[in-house]
Amino acid sequence: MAARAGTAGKLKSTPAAPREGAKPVGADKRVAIMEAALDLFRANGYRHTAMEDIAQAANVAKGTLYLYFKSKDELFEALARLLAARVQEDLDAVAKRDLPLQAKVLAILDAKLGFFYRWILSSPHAAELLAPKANLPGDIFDPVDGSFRAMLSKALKEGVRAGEIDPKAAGLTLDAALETLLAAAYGAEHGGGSEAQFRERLARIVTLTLRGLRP
Amino acid sequence: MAARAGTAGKLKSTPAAPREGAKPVGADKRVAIMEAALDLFRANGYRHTAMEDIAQAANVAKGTLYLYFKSKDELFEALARLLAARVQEDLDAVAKRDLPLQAKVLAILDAKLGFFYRWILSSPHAAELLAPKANLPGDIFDPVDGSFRAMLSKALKEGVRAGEIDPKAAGLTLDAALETLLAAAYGAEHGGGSEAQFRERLARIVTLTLRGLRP
Amino acid sequence: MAARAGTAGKLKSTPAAPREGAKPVGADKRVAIMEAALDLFRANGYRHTAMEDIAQAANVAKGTLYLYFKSKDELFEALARLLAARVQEDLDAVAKRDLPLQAKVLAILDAKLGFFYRWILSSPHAAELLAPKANLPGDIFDPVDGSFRAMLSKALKEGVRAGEIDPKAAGLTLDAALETLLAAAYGAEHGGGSEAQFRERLARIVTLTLRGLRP
Amino acid sequence: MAARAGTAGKLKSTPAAPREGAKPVGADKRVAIMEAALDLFRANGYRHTAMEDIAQAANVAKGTLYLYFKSKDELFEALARLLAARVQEDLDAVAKRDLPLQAKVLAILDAKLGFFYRWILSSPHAAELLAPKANLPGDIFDPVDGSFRAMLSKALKEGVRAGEIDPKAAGLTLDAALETLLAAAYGAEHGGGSEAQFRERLARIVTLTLRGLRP
DNA sequence: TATGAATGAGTATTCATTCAT
DNA sequence: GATGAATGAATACTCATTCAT
Repeated sequence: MAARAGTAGKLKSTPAAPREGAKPVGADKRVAIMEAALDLFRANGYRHTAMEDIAQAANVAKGTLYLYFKSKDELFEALARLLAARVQEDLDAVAKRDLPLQAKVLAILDAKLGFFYRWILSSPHAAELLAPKANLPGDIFDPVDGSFRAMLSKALKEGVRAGEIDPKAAGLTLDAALETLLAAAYGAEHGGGSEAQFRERLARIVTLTLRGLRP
Repeated sequence: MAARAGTAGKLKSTPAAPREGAKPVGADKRVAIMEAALDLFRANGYRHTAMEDIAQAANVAKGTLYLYFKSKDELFEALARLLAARVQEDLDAVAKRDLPLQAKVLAILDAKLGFFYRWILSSPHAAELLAPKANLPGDIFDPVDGSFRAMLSKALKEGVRAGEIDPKAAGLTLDAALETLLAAAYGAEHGGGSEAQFRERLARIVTLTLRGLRP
Repeated sequence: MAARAGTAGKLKSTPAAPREGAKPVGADKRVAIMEAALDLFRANGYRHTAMEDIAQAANVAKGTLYLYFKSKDELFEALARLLAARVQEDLDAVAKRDLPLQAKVLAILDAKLGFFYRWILSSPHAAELLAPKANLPGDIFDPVDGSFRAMLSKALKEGVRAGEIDPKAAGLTLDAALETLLAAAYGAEHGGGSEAQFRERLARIVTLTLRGLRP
Repeated sequence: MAARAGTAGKLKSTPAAPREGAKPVGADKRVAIMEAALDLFRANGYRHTAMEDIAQAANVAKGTLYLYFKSKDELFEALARLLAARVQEDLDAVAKRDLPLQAKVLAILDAKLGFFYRWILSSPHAAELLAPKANLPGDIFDPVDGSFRAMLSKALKEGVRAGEIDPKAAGLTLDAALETLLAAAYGAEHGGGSEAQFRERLARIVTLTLRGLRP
């Protein structure tokens, strides 16, 4: 259901390299740095990852990092931007597929939460990695959040129209139902475990919640 | 339903202070330090709160902190231990009350999650505060988690016996239903807002999930 | 003629230490740091003097420097402030003495220029030391400059009144004569050499210039 | 009186470029670099001017700078050498002119000091620009200083011979008078202001000093 | 010649912790 | 117990210089 579970371990597929076409070397290095950074951030947390460490892991000199990223914060931001882009891609892919209500909702939620889970939340330093996120410019995640919510809303509306669910039966407006579903789904992040366990958890939450919304 | 909303601002009610009886000054100082620390951690986050700041807020010298707590981490751990104790108290209080299924489940969840929300999660630095938590010794929250789960399990079992819910109808074992309910409830933490909004969110999640478990 | 040529090598005589009376240790350390800093600044220039070097020379840890001075710049500023205070002291001393015109003018100029020469200008890095000076808050040197000029002006006026000099004979107003004398005196800084040579140069400039102002 | 005020803005008039005749491009580039460097040094100071900045201003790549100058210091030295050459030219021009004592002395001093004032001293970063100068090999300014002193000495001697001045009357040997005049003249640099103000100051110093040397 | 990507030594500053008083 | 002066390890960032192309 996750569009690109198979490529989850690599960043290269998104060629966000500078001066595209001229020197693939630069692109490779930029990617290498980002990969090293993501690995180390996940392994050691943000503050405990020294630029020096990232440089070594990426096999470049410390100063080279600053050729590609103005600062440690900007490196982190670039990472966030990449992840956001990937989530958006997955959401777009889901939008094109014709799925029954529950599968659609699950796919949407998995596109967003699953991706984060894979990259960030499964790290023991997830919390620290999300802390700087709070300071990131809103334009990184806001658009993704927007389409995410829009898709979810659309799916629920279709479910109502098809008579599959009826928020009023549970005393909720459609918006309230959306927010509740969303919040509950976020809870799937908790509990740790493998990605499969996460997805199982998410699926069950969706199942129960949609059942709770039945007419 | 919130057992002790009125005392939420004080830590003193838990007389876990050492050397009790000899020098109340010491106990007071320990408490003063913890209160100052909790305030500052919530306000500024863990790393951005310097020991110097805590000392000043508690009106003691920096060195004094180390008379009561071996390190900054240990101070944080003591805080966590205190919060855990408070959650346990609330859970015990809920256990004694006779409530219908949904109210009981909600009370149990609120005792645990609500407390954290009040103290930690409502802080803009929640993420950072939970990061060190990951490193805390398991014996702090494990017992609380244990009785928490036990109570929830018991409530659900009674619900099954009373015919109010039937996990099998949703294709789940009782344990799976418990985990799912729990995970979904955790999701209430997300979304920010006031404590009232948090509780509203939690209530809705419980409502939907229990509805989803109906026979 | 130089009020305190004998104490030129020590800063201690100005007890600008903090928390005076409580712990002379702190005062000593502050002075030790300033002495070390002045020595190193003179020897190696501002930028090439690392805080680490100053700390070692003062026999304290690097962090200790920051207990007494907020930053390298502030340390430099404190030094400047001290020097300015010392010049002011010397000027005040000269003001109390009753001297013939030429001696008076020379004493005034020596109080200001001589002091700088001793401390700063005789360093091979004089220029670099004066560069940051440009960024210092005006309130450090402005008052000193003010009384310096005022004293010089007063001395010249008395000379005019006594018929010893007559700026008009050289086609100058008294103010123009003052500025010219002052500028010429500054020239004594150039040429290097010992302090004695500097003073000899200054004396000759004063002699010639005052002769040039004779009626 | 300023020999070449009109050409003050350009360095090209001194064809000291290497590889002359083969590739004027090279010469042009060398000149372009020096012009860019002088501009930036004056505007931002020595240390705050990055080689990268110079390269950009000169429209060449950073590495190209090192084809023409071994190091940043050597670039600065080349600049100094050029300025020294220009002063020498001006001095030579003055030597050929037949002028009365005071005008001659002023012209000589202006040739040297005025030139520096125009290029260096009038910069807010003068102090910093003169700091590296201290480390410059003596052969750059020593010859200029030599002929400068020689010319001044010759002028004074003629003044003595003509009965216009008499150092002995002021208790000085001719050499001492020379040194004193020279030092006083240097003082004209201080006080900032426009070039006109500088020249006014210099003229007054010369006037007063020569008056002081009258029989 | 010319380029510009890559290098890495150099440095100010913070803050948890210690310990003499 | 209480203090707070002293410590020093840890770390992001700059920029002159090199060198493969």
